[in-house]
Amino acid sequence: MSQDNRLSAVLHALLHMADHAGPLTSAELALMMSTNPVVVRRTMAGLREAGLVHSARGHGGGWELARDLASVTLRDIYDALGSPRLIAMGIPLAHPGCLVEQAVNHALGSAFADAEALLVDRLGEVTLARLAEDFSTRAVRHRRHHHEDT
Amino acid sequence: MSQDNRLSAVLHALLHMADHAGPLTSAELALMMSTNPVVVRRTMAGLREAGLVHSARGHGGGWELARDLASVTLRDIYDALGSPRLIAMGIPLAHPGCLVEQAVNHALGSAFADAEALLVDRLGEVTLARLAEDFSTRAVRHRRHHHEDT
DNA sequence: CTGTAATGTAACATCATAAGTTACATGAGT
DNA sequence: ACTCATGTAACTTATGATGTTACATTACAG
Repeated sequence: MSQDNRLSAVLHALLHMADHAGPLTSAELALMMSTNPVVVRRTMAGLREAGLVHSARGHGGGWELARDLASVTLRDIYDALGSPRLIAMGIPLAHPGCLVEQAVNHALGSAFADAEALLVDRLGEVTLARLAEDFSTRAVRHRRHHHEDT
Repeated sequence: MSQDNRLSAVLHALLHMADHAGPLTSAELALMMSTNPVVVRRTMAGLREAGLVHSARGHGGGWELARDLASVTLRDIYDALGSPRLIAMGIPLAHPGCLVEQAVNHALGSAFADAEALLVDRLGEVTLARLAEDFSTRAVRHRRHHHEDT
């Protein structure tokens, strides 16, 4: 299965946007994320439609955050991406009348649903502000270590 | 992302084997699971190596359960399949030095790890015997409804 | 001992989906 | 006008599960 890295990529982009004054272009974000400007636009499109970011064309254009960091959770971003599949395993419905299949799918389905619910709840508990804070902490620690070395 | 249905498919096969006297051939299992005999062998290979099932070649050969239903959990089966990926999203390591990436990957990584742990624990709590019991309950209910109709 | 039924496995084809790429239209500022 | 940017369609590539073909191997029946 090819994994989906969009959520991670978008978060990376958003934090860089938060840490930068003025708009960032798709090309700049693509460099930070080791990807392609078109992929950036395609992925950010959902966030724009959800009102999480704003994009401007032409000279001086690019992407900017449209909402306060504290008001956006990772779940908002996940939903803006179209709520892509989180669980890699599925439960096929080859024989809807087969009682064995029903028993198996019920057991697996509820376990998968619970794990997915846990994950979505977890995403809902984390705001972009919290992530930015964590980033700042790491930056401070990083600078301190750098000073120790010199 | 193409989803992975092996766990569901294998459970389906094992319950049918439990409900059937004598070995079942790959061809018979493939019919029940709407798939291909070679796919059945390929998928069951891990279970054989793990000692969960036994296979015999030649006349009268096929697949049989090698252990008591109560002694096998869904997690044993999941592990025998090679513990395939459960979470569909990944966390790329494009820039290991980027502190933004570290903060994002830490938040997502721990959420994903927790969801995966929950799911694996859930699988470990369910035995094949429990599934077979659930199947029997459904079968009884099914027969009763059928009688009511007639 | 030959024929048949089964697994074991390699090799290749197919399919689905995220990601990468090219091309071009559109809009905004200089 | 020119240039810089997004918006988007269309196509290609990469990856992994699944499907298929082919053939070797093994076990039993006659």
